[in-house]
Amino acid sequence: MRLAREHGFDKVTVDMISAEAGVSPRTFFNYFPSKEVAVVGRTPGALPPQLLDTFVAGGPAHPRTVLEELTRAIVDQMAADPPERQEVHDIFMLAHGTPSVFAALMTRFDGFRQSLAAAVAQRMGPDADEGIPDLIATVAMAAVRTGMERWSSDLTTDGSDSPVPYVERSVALLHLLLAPDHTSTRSAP
Amino acid sequence: MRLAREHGFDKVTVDMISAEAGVSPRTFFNYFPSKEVAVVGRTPGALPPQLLDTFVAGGPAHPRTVLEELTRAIVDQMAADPPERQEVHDIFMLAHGTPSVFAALMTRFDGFRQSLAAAVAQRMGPDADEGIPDLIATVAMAAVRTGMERWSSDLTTDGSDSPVPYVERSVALLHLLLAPDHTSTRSAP
DNA sequence: ACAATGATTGCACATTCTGCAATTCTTGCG
DNA sequence: CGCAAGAATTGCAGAATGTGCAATCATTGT
Repeated sequence: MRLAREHGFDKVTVDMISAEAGVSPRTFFNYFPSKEVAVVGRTPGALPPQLLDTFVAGGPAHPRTVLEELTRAIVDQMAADPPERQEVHDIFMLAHGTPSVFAALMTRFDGFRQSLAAAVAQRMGPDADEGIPDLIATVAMAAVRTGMERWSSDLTTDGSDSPVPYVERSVALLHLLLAPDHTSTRSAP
Repeated sequence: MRLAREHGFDKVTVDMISAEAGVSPRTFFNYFPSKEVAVVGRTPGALPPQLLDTFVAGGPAHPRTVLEELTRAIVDQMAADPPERQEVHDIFMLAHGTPSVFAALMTRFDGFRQSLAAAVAQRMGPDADEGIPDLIATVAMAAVRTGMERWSSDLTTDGSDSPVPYVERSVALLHLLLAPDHTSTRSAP
């Protein structure tokens, strides 16, 4: 990350990285299949199994309930193990400027999404409408992603540096999106 | 695509492809930055400008309305210029089995998403809650993606080969996701 | 001490991708 | 037709990625 900030991602070679790390280039490839994965690999790739189990144990419920509890699980985990704003910001910056990094990040996010979809499918059982678990997981990830993007690019360093309020706001907006009409175009934060 | 189906994507080299196409390898790279992009590049990357203009002209409205009209625009375009099921199926298959292709496809989708987000932002004006256009575009893409995935992997070749009903169903499920409670766990298709 | 296990490394090699300059192809016009 | 201007194609050189394999080095338990 440091080298990428200093020289630009695609000016950094694996030789440089491994030299700084004090290992051989070959060893680098033993741990990471590419520079891109090395950079985005620290972002969480799934919820902890224990949390997933608890979520699954909730059993079948209305899709809206499942979505709500899923997003709550994500937010809880986020609060328990808060990411560092600077690191997330750097990763997004890098991704927005470097297509290959962006691709790696999207792949990483989708791995997360797939693990969520599997948990939802397991919770709702085989009687759920096909495609519903995928949709719930995808929508939840949409909220997480937009929330994280806003958080990482928000300059106001006002005390708490947690992404939780941002993600929660995305979830709230999500409900507004499909909630019954209110004739208003705006809403309070 | 044919070579990838026959030999597996990562067994196919640019030399093979350019030989079959009757051009030099160098020419291949004049048109595509990579094999991956060559494969996923035929998927639509944005709505036609004319359709976007019409959508933007709708002016500010309740977020739910904007989402509905956005998904309708997407579905309309899909009906007007229907993708070939076999081609989409092949691309998804390839993507699910080859990480680099998957990454390229996600990147492609996100380009689409960004163009949607820009249109939504333009339509809703600067008074919209920040993050709302992004969220709407991301949620719309979630519906499109899950619908397309189900369509491409659906074996029932019953007459009409359009993905439209599948995407529409995803949109309908989307509403169910956040609609007022109904005490039921299932719903009719 | 020493054997066994795992981590690290060097080396060879195929492949991807990029500049740059040369060449070939196309097209419009006198 | 002939030919000049512009565009497309190509070859070449080279940097960098990524993988398989075998050798070496380090660690740990006995």
